[in-house]
Amino acid sequence: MGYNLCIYSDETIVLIYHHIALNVPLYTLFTYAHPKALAEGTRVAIRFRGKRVCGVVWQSHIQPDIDVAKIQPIETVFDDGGILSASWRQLLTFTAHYYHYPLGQAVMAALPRGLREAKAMTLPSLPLAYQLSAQGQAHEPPATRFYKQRALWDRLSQTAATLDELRILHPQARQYLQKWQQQGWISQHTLEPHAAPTLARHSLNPEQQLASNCIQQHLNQFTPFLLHGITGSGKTEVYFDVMEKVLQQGQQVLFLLPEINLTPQLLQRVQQRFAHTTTAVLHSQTAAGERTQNYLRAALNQAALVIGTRLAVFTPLPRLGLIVVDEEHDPSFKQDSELRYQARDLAIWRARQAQCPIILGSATPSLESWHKAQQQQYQLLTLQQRAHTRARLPDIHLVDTRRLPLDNGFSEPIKQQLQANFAAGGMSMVYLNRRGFAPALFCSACGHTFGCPHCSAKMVLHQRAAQLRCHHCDYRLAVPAACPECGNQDLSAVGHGTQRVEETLHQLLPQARILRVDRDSTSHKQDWIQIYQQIEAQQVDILVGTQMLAKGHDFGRLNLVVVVNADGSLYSADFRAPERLFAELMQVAGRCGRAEHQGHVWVQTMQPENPVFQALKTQHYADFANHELQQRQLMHMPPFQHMAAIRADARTMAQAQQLLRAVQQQIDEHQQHTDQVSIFGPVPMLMARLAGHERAQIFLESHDRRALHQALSVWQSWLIYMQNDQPHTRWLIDVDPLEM
DNA sequence: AGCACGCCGACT
DNA sequence: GTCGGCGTGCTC
Repeated sequence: MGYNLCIYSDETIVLIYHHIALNVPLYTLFTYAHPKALAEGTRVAIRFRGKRVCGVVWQSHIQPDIDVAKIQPIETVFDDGGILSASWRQLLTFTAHYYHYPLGQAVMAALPRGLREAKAMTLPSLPLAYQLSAQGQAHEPPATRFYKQRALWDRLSQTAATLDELRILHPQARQYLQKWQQQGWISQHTLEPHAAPTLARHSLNPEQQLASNCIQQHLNQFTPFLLHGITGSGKTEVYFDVMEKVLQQGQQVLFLLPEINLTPQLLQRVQQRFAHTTTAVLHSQTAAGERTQNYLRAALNQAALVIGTRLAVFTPLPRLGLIVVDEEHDPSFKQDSELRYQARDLAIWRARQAQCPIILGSATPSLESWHKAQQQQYQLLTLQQRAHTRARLPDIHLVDTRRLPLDNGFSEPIKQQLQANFAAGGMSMVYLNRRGFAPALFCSACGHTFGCPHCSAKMVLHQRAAQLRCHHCDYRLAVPAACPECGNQDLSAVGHGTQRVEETLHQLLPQARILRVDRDSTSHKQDWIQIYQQIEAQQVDILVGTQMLAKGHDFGRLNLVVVVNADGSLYSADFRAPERLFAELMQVAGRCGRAEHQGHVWVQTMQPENPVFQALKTQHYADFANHELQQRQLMHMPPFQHMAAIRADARTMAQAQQLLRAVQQQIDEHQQHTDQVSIFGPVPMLMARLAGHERAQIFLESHDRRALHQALSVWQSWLIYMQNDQPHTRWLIDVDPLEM
């Protein structure tokens, strides 16, 4: 089109050049031309390498720094109503810089699929609310024997309701609405996005009220709060109370939580409490189309409340007034591939940008957050009472398995506890963090064990499927009949997985109804609904399971928790292992004694004297955290030092380490190294081999974030440069890594 | 990342 | 003679 204009007009068209962010793994933006200046944040379609792709205008009126002849025109301009606002773009610019990731790829990672494609978006319309008209009010309701229709009618006669709400009452709500609308019995209007929440208000106890008041004094200013509340202390009620105020002000709330599919209960509670607030749910399981719609509704201020997992932190929120990060210590807030961001940290950044309060809530805060609270950078709020006034903390018993013989993984006192609780009609949970039957298979003659050919990990025995499986790369192998080393046919299963424990329990308590919950038994959301139904209907005596059981669930009458083998990770070289173990055990312990039943927790360990277990016994988080922080300080570890990992993977460990060494050598030769940054490595990763790749890493550590980032930039440019010499070695930068 | 170009080995 | 292996280089 620009071309034609040039021919028919004497005036030369002045082309405006734009920097466009594209989904390309390059640390650069691309220049495209357009006759008019385009607003920054506009989505466009351009031709890249002959293909039509989507890009986002990052800057207009730029001075091209390449041959102008190479610059192509922008093909299509999409009008999305300016949803990718200046503040959203600042967030992404920051994210890409901080995590040393290509801006274009960061931008695309932050967009839902529908906005990543080179096509126009249909903007969502405001949801409609329906109500009985005056004419309808005067009319006879449907006969009571059509009870579902009647329920619809009654609902419509009370207040306005959305189609979604009505569908719960009657699956064919739409049909009846149409019918009644034709009769003139129904009126409709667009729903205001911030209708006041009215449902299910709880009264807060004094402690909760104090916390809520304290936060409410800081609305409309950047104030980070660490809400430290023991399990069952009702942190959620504090969030809700503040959220309600913020929503009433006409502002938006961002509510982040880990692994949403695992906590349907919380989601349900939010939706019940804020039934009249337009809500958008965003997580990786949301269908692509719905996710795009929800994203847009948030961006257009049609949704007042956004609930989601880490990816929701990138949702554009023009009227952001509060951020809540529930279970802020949870490692799932850190994305561990591609753009390796920590959603909790980005949430803090966003709160500062939006000048609004942020609440980080947890029973076992991350040491990073706890440290900041100690340093007065975050305001600490504490909930020490359980919300159910009669509920008490469970008592914790440690069983020293160095002295007691184990029968199929269970010591005598534990067996007695389980039997007694079953006899008394209680519900028990047996927790262990290993799925499958046994974590290893072992030849009793020569000692051969079966490792995964692609990973540095043992294959896990899955008895029922008669397979050995690698839990890291999912490689599967039929259980061999004999040892490949010596031909011996006597292969024995070592250790205990959930399946084996389930079997043992069946033998121990043949009458008990046992339900196993792990990734193998519970792959879909539907499964959880069934699990809850079974528990509610009192059809379960013993739950057996992994991590999945630990998070956020409320299994009412559960009063005995058994942790079979808690030590596993204590031998790990990962300096965060104790922190994680403590959080995990506190969380599991918190599952019981939530209602009026006294809970009992029994933990089998070979190191009862370990500080993790000693702190668990008193359930005093602060003691543990302060002790652990001292250790971290002594060892110059986060949060006292900032850390980044640079990883390389190749076919051999030597190649992987070679790239890192080569870069380090260049940096030394060019005297680009500073004393402010210390370097460790290269060393193999703890999981050195994964899915056929050998992985090495080098750590950069510094007291000074800026120095660390400068060093990372230097490393990054050398890595790009040195990559040419080793095309089969890939590298990545992980800022604030969790994986070792 | 993808995708083209390009230079050497085994094939109808 | 060609088909195709993947090493190298570039993307506005």
